[in-house]
Amino acid sequence: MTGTAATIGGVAAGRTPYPQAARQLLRETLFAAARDELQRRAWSQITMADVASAAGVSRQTLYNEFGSRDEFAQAFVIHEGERFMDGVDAAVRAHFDDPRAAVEAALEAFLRAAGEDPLVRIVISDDGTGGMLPFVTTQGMPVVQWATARLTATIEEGWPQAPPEKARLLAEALVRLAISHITAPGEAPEVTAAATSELLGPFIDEALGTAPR
Amino acid sequence: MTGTAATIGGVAAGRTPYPQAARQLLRETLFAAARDELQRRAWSQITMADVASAAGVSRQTLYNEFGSRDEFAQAFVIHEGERFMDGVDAAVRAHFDDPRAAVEAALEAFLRAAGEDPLVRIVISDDGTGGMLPFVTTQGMPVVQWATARLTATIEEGWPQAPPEKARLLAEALVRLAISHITAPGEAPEVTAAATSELLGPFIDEALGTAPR
DNA sequence: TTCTTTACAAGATGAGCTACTTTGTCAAAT
DNA sequence: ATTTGACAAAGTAGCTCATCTTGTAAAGAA
Repeated sequence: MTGTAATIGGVAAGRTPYPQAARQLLRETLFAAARDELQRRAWSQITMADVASAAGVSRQTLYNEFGSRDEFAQAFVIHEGERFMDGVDAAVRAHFDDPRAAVEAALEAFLRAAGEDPLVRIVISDDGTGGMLPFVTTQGMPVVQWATARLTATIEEGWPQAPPEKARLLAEALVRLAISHITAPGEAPEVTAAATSELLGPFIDEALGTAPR
Repeated sequence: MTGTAATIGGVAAGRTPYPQAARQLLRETLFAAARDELQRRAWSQITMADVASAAGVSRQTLYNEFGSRDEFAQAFVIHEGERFMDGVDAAVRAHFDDPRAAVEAALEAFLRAAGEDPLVRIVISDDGTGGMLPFVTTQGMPVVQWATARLTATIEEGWPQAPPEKARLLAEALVRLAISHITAPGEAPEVTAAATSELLGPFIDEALGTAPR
């Protein structure tokens, strides 16, 4: 995201320039197409041509936007992550007055939503080569870094007095624990969320301050 | 582990009865054989017959001890974990007077040892079906639970006044974070360990008490 | 422009087949 | 308790050929 541009090529601020908007629309369409296809077959069974045609776009356009199959898969995983991060964001914002409750609500929302999502289940249970699981585990750093950055931003927005480094620390730990609990679930979401909130509570109090903004 | 038995079938306490000892020896030998084989081929290329013969044992004996190939792999992963948990234990014990330092040293020891271990590297980089990676990630609960139990025991030994539930909470989080940082490494071990220690520090102070035993 | 179409080489994958191997379980022998 | 030999069922390996897919490039259309 390039933030809110002032003026680009004479375009008024606030309105998204056409090229960006078109590109965004293209990506969204391609992701939606891939999502549809994944309801039926596994990722290894879906070709780039399938995705392109399901999106009503030529295969070449797909390759122009994403350099390779893996790159698309990586971007797709992160895009799906957006869906969940929206829920996480909302949960945090609903508790800007109580950081411990914010963490608990956010984690529970994520674990519940992701745990029930059919697409996530497919990705998690798909262990074979060619699946998308590696992008969440062994090659999961892009996802971790992206999710950490987004969560850090939300935390800093709600608790601007918090030291940035501590916000990042908390965010990354939450992201890694969330991924861990999705790939290898132990207790029910609410139990895990409550326990994690209790664990991180003392740090949260110290870093975000017991007093709200 | 059955702890220290009092008297079993007339055998004096303290001495391990032969059957247990033999069984233990058998398992160790089989694990060592598997470890040797894994230096050369991937797990999917190694047959149960390979393991058995490398251990100088019949294939049937292997099947008598471990019901199936997957069961053996699972047990093997945990057995390898023992090696690292020994180091973790030692690191914790060296800092019974300073719980924060204990956590930092333990995590750093683990990340360093596991990160440099050739066997771990193989397991992590092996994404194909038939590998051992699932036993650490998607089917990793047995490992998580075992490691959590062991670490919990060590913590309770060093800080007996700590509430058992809090010790368990801390242990499981450390285990999950450790696995996460092994499968998807971010910073160097010492950085990760220091950051995690800072994150969990406040909880540690509260749960294990600032005052040593 | 930007997207589509068409074409292409290199590599991967699938079908179809056979032969062999491996897994997991027996009962008998040591 | 361990080994041996045997077994069915399932899986894999090798093989061939045809087809498909990936990734890239250039030419054409909106």
